Amino acid sequence: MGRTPCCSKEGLNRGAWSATEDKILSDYIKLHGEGRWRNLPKRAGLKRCGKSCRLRWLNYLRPDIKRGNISNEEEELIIRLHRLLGNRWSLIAGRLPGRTDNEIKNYWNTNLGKKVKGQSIRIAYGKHLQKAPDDKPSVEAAPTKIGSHVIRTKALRCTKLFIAPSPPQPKAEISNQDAIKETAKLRDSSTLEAMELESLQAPLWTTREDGSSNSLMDFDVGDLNVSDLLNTDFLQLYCDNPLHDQDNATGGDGNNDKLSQRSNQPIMFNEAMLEDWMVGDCVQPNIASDLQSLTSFLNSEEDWLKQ
DNA sequence: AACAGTCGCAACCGCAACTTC
DNA sequence: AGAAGTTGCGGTTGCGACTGT
Repeated sequence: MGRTPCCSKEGLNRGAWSATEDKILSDYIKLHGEGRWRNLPKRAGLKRCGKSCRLRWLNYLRPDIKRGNISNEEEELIIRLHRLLGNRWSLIAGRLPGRTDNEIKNYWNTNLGKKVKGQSIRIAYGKHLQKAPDDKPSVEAAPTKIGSHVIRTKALRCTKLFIAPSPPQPKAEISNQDAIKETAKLRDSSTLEAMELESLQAPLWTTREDGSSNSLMDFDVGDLNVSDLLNTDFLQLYCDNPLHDQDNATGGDGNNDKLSQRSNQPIMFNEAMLEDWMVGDCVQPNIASDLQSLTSFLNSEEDWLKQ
């Protein structure tokens, strides 16, 4: 027995939404809140599929949607996020307050895609060419991949975080207490209060007798308020970073499968990444709504990737 | 003015992840 | 554990607006 479709298509409206339908939908959601999309149309008295209602609300009716043209700053951010994340529009949109994934996707497909593609070709062909070759499919295959660090992942839930397999450098060494304080900054205050402090008393760095380092800290991050800093997708980003996973260095698709297979695997950070996040300016509350912070964060990430 | 081609955006579709039972 | 139901995502399509001839 297959699953039932999300809605019966018989007798339902399709296509553009009328002002009346918009009003009914937003009134209903204001009253009852989002969610339960499947039953929403019936309850609200709309002849629409639940999916269609959800889409209309998320992409158009939500009160926090930002209208108007995409600014240069936003555009630059989209390009850089796309370089890091690929076509993960919802994640990219998550860093651009008020913008929807659909809007960014459309904007990319109609504007930025061509622009970035053109730039990539010029870079790939270097100074020897006075102009980029015609924009033909045969051209785009290999050259446009040069310099790309796109990590293809699926959003997964992050439940464990392991920090740093590499030994601490004397210069960069952080005391346990400092590390604890810094780690605490990664959590919002409310979560911090609820945190079991004992778990933070454990040594941050553990060193074997032969001098090699062991995993340093293993704590549940289920309650980590990642949206205030970096969300788990960024953790996954590193999890799938080609520099840390030679499998991925060969490129190509199939990373989704790999990620699925290791969805319960701990995510490995190295010291530099942790330090960047701890010490850098990017570690501050509400980063998601602060384009400048995000830009500076991306700068540091790109530098790190180039190393 | 009429037509064809192009562009941009909203909406749809299929799939997979996630949740519930 | 697994089937059924729900939600969210990304690719694609349809259509109106715009532009050039």
